[in-house]
Amino acid sequence: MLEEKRDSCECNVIHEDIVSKVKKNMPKEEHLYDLAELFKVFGDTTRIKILYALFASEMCVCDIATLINMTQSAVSHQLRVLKQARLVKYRKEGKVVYYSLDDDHIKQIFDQGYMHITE
Amino acid sequence: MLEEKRDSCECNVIHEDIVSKVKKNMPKEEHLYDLAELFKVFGDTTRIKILYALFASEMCVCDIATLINMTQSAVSHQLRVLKQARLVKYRKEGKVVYYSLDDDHIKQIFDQGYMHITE
DNA sequence: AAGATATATGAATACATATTCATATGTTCA
DNA sequence: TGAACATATGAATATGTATTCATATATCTT
Repeated sequence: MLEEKRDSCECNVIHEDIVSKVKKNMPKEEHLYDLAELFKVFGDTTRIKILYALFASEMCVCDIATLINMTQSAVSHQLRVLKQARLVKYRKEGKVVYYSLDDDHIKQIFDQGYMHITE
Repeated sequence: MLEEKRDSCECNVIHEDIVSKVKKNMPKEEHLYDLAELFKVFGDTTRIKILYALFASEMCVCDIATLINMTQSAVSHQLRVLKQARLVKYRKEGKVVYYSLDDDHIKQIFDQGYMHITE
């Protein structure tokens, strides 16, 4: 069984006790994947800007595009990503679509991240 | 001046008052960029796994590679990314390099993110 | 119904990046 | 000094993705 581990990491296990102990406390593979997917959504300047804009106020696509100086199309594509990640919701009023935040954790996540980059 | 805005967003400003008010409260462009860069680091399953492993214990490269079942090379590349983002630090003991967390915010950011994906 | 407007979306392009492979570096030990 | 081992790293490849462009959809107005 050590051999197969060697195949995957190409080195010897130095501390087998630690590895097996840490392994028990790791979250499910599926959750780790989902978490990475969530942060991937935050990992784009355009989407960060959109979310910060929505912290302040509900806005329509056109407002957002103007605010962050991007094309309507680019913003619309990114809003779709945010929507799929359940981070924003929308309501339609005639031909205008208003987007707003749909999650309470975002602000706290951003605040923590902000502390890291500014400290 | 409205014309140039039309050029960039390809639509009319619906609510100019809101846009200008929100604009005032937006963080600096530079900070938004840095924040996106930080979350980009979190937006990868391999790096998420490494960081979760380090929540539990300081580990050497080989331990980490074994634990998450990746090659030593792949792990080493990703540790460099984490190091550049000031998220991990290391100490050398002979030829073995031990990595550990170098930031207090990560755990809280992950906890918040975890709440989002599991709720 | 026709034109104007707000938004959405598919396809193409350009760019970023994760992993692999080969190899380099640095350290220990005999 | 030389072999063995832990880690780092450059280059290549493969894959993902953000923006643009053209166009579709939906709604309002006249």
